[in-house]
Amino acid sequence: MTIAARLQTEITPQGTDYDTVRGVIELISNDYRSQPTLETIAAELGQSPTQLQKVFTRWAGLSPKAFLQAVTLDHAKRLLGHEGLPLLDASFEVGYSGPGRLHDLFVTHEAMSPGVWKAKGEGLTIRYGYHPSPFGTALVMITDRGLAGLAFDDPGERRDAFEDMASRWPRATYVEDAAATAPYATRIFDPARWTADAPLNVVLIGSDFQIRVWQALMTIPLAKAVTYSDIARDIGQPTASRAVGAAVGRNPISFVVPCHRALGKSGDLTGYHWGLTRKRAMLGWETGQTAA
DNA sequence: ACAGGATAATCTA
DNA sequence: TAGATTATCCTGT
Repeated sequence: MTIAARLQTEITPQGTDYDTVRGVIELISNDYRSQPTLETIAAELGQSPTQLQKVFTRWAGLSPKAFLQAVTLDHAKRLLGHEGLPLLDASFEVGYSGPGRLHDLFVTHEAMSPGVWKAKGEGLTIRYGYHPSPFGTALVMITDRGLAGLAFDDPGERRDAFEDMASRWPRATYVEDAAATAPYATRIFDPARWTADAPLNVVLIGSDFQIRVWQALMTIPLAKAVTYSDIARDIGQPTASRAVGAAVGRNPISFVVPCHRALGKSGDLTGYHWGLTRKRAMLGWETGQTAA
């Protein structure tokens, strides 16, 4: 099956594939010590091993076995590429404006003026919509300059995704407009559409420090990872790795600004705003994209 | 307080 | 005395 056809299947409103994947990740994260076999996992989820096989190849282009490996600590360390780490490309510009061509997703980005951030979005109109994605229901937020927010909605979660996002720019005006945001969702989650001739424009709204961190994140290639301290060093504040962690966690454009590619020095995933499980899923999914 | 981490101090076999 | 646990400090919201 081609990538495009696969995406066509998984972007169905049901989104059951991700539910299954999430279940598997949670299971193996909880008792990774006991090295559960595929049969055990399938049984616990009330599915047959063949069914799991199907879901994984459809979702990530990986066999269940390959996927399980992709989600281990071991693999996370490998993503860091301790031998000859390409490190962050020095080409990203520090400061505001200046779109640059970036990796994999072909994103151009600009930073909104600091005033907008300080005014908490005053005078800004943000249109939003909910769309199915490989990682559950995605909440997409756009301004007239481009993509400004991407969040994930988990029905049973502590905090509603919209509320979470809207609290970042509380004085902006919000208008539901799924027709306007739908093309963004399609573009973002379909690797077949990741082409240079149709770049995705994103708008970063945050503090100066945050924007430098987010720009650094965007230079990490697909299926690679760097540590928080790598980023700190790269933006010229080598002792601020903890502040970097906080800034990474405040990234408003999940997935597109690949905050899931920031790991602890030991390879630990350490945290993710939209749930560690989702971070694992993204890294596993990306591994599948490169394998294909 | 923190989604981190380097370094120093202190403990342990 | 090496090697493994704590203590402390740093940084921006």
